[in-house]
Amino acid sequence: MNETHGTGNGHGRVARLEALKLLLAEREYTTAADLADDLGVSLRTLHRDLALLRNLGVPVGGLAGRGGGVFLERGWSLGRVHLNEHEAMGLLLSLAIAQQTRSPLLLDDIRSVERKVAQAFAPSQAAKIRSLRRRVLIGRPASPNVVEHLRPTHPATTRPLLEAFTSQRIAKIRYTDQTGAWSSRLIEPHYLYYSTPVWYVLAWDQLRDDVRSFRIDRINQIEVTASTFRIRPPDRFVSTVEFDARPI
Amino acid sequence: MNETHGTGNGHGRVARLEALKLLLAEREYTTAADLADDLGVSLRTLHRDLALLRNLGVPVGGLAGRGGGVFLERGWSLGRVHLNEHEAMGLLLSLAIAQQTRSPLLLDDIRSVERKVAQAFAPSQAAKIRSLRRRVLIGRPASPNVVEHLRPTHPATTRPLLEAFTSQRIAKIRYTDQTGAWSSRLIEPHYLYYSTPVWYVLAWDQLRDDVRSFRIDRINQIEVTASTFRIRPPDRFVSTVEFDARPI
DNA sequence: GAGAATCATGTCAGTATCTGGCATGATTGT
DNA sequence: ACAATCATGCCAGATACTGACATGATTCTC
Repeated sequence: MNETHGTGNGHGRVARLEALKLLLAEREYTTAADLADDLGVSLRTLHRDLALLRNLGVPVGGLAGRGGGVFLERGWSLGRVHLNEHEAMGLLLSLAIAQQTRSPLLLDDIRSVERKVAQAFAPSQAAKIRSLRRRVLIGRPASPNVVEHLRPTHPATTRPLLEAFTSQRIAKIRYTDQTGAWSSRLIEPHYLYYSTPVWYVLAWDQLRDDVRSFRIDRINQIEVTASTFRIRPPDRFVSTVEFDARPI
Repeated sequence: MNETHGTGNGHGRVARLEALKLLLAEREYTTAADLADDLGVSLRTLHRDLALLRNLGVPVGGLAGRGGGVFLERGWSLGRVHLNEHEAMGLLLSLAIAQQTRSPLLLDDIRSVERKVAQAFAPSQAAKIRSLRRRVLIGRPASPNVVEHLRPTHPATTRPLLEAFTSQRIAKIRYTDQTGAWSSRLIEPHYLYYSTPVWYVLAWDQLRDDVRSFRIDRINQIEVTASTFRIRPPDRFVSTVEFDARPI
């Protein structure tokens, strides 16, 4: 029903409430209508959510009347900040991308930030994050030519793809190549390669029994199978992209 | 923080999850069966709740086998990462840049990461960070033409400029325009504008008594004065850059 | 190694709960 | 007086939550 609206993770009411807390904390001041819009729910539902938060003890204040709004009573702060796997990856990825722009101002000591952030993860998560990091490569920005012919991607394909990637599952895809011809593939998604703003998946094509790379915006259909795959040696994959690509 | 009512507060999954968090926090160690019993739900539901918490980023650990159990991982929060002002800004900036690439995959929930990270700063610093954030705008990547004529910048100029920007000090600069002619200016650096990989400063030019924008790599010399300035209304500044620029 | 304890995940049908739309009241600034 | 806003009630339909049962995986004990 609602669009994907980057506002917060996943689905379900719980996640939405979490997002709502963050929105309230972030903005000094908003109106209920704004919040409802940001969260992609009706005004009625938003008010219900506010009521629920109050019920849980979050001091949400409201002022009626013109110029009114909703806000957090001051002196309230969120406790610890927790990131899930995807968020953690997104964070590290952002840092890597920013670093790649080699901006002079503000970003020159991103390396140290990166290290600090990476160390902030709990040992148990760290292992998983580390292994995923190695499998995400970033390269140079894509050429204008490539960017121009970029197609929009849909969560309906990206989400399963990510799922297959992170949990090392074999995926069955339908892919359209440059010429417009399409084919069915059975792939092991080993690496993700990012060339702003284009994502590729470097995979082992089981039918062709060889390494193949796919632009994810050209993947039409995807189905994640139940069977998993083992990581193969990286060389073959990495050598298919520009040599200066580096893991995040 | 919360808990206006006891842990066992009535209805709804949200309340139960809150209770579950508390239970996990207060017990060093428990089994899923125990928790399910305490919360009055089936074991299956309890596991679903745990999965949900993990999805939200709460580091719930589990150990299978005899003597195993579930528990909260310690020491995971980003709140323990200590960043200085510049690093903090760099971090937020990185997220903003990444978000601006509008890439799908991994980055689609960058928004929520941004909010969480912004929240991770201590309340005392939060205010300052927030106000700085509003004064950094990011736009589209610069055209190849602009990038080509980019000059290297030196810490000798960027550092004082940042200093003037963050502490709202008036700066005296020598600036070289497109034609190669240079001039002296007395500026109030109100906004920074980033068009990858080029930085601009949007300032009030005191000698011309008007808004002017300066490409940072064209600033030859800079001297930070002792006098500070008051923030002026944003409209004039923001309207000098592309309309879709947004604060980080 | 066999067996038991425990975490983790899949499936399914019934139902509790959530959602959007609409209506109403209350409060406040212009 | 009017418009903006918060706050709540009600209702029908859609959603997702729940428990029961089954299975797999891991780890400890004997």
